[in-house]
Amino acid sequence: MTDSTRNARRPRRGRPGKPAGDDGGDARRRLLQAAAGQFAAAGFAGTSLRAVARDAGVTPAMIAYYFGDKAGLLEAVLVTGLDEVLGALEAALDDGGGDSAPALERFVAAELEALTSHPWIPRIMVQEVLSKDTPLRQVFVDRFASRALALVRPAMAADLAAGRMRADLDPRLVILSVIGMCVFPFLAEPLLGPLVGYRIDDDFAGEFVPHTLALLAQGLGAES
Amino acid sequence: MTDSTRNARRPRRGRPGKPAGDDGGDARRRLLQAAAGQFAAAGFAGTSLRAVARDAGVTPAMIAYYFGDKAGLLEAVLVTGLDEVLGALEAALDDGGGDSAPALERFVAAELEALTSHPWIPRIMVQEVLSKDTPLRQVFVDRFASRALALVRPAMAADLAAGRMRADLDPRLVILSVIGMCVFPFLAEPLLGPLVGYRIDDDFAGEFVPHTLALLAQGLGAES
DNA sequence: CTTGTTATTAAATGAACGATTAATTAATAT
DNA sequence: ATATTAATTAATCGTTCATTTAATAACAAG
Repeated sequence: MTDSTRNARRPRRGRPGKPAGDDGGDARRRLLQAAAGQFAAAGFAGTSLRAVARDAGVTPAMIAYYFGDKAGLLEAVLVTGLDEVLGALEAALDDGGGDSAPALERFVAAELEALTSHPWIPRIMVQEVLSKDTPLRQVFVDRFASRALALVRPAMAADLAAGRMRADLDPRLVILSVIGMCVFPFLAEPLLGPLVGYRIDDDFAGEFVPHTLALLAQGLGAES
Repeated sequence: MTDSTRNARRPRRGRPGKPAGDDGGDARRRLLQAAAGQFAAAGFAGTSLRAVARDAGVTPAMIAYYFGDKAGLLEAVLVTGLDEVLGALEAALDDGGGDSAPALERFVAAELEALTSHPWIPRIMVQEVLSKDTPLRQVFVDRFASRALALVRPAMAADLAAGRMRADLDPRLVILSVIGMCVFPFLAEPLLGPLVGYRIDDDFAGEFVPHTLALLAQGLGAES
């Protein structure tokens, strides 16, 4: 068994030295991808750099080379993903100022669609940013939350001023409820997906966005 | 500094042997309490048994004595808490069958109130039961989820039959949205509590239950 | 053809962790 | 009295982990 361990199990792990030719800079991307999956599934403490490196087909030392240490790897994973989501949000809310749907609706739809492409973001957020007081929090606030809020707040105020939204609810708690509705299916999918009957694939937003908007617009009650 | 470390820092850690008199069985309870807090804050992998034991004022060996191993400790923590929540839910929905509020409203109110007393339950659930495929899942399903569903399902059906709930929404997704709305504030409190302005104390349910029921009843829209 | 830079591996190091064991004391039953 | 059981500590074992160091190979520039 000792010999087969040393043999060519995974192809791209051999003698040291720069690899030849075409795959330059690819290891870094593979590391980010592997780390996103493992951090989301097992959490920061539960993820071993050995496993991430093995998954990416390189040595743990490469993590130190590209990201410094474990915390740097997590930060790179999160920043990369959040930047992509933020870009999608900006694109969705800046669609020329034409007379389209209420702003909060457009925001919810854009958020659900963006998260569908990055379903690991809510899990990492809950496990490593929401609960614990790490340096990552400041990164998240500066890099994402403050900018996203700057997008939503005026939009929501416009809805309210235009009479498209009831005024008797506490706006702080509304934000809490809406985010919870949007994010929870991503957190619970591994258990509730098979149980309740849904899957987070490319079609997920297509069925969940209309449902969420309908629920938000009128609530559960029989029509008043 | 070596001497002060050995000295009586925490009172109840000295020579081995059964402690005298009145505090029998107390160590077990203190271990459960310390573990609940640490598992919720740092996750299973991120929690060290040494730290839990230190927090409870005993030696790590006591965890093996009472709970076998780390997984047994987590299971005991979760089962203890879930049993208490389930008891509260049963009490709230079995209130004699009198003509009270719609069943889903009573369920949401009871759940929010019960979770307020055990705010660490949603965090442990998300980190250790929802995402990962551990043996704990079966425990959760058998011990809690199936029994809670048995409470809600007939209640919800009654609401629907009595015309107290609109029929054009996908009931699978409704469950998802409602649970998310209820649970998310507990997950996000460490970050969003200071930011948005709320705290999970004894009064939390008092302000969040009416908000949630109002939102569920009519939605966000200006009255239709 | 040499020199420096970039990308990679293998191996070593030291810390932290979960678990186990043996010793020790109090309470309880015989 | 004496033996047994329950509850606790101290000490330690083997493992796993993140990180560091040194060596190595490809490539680019002079």
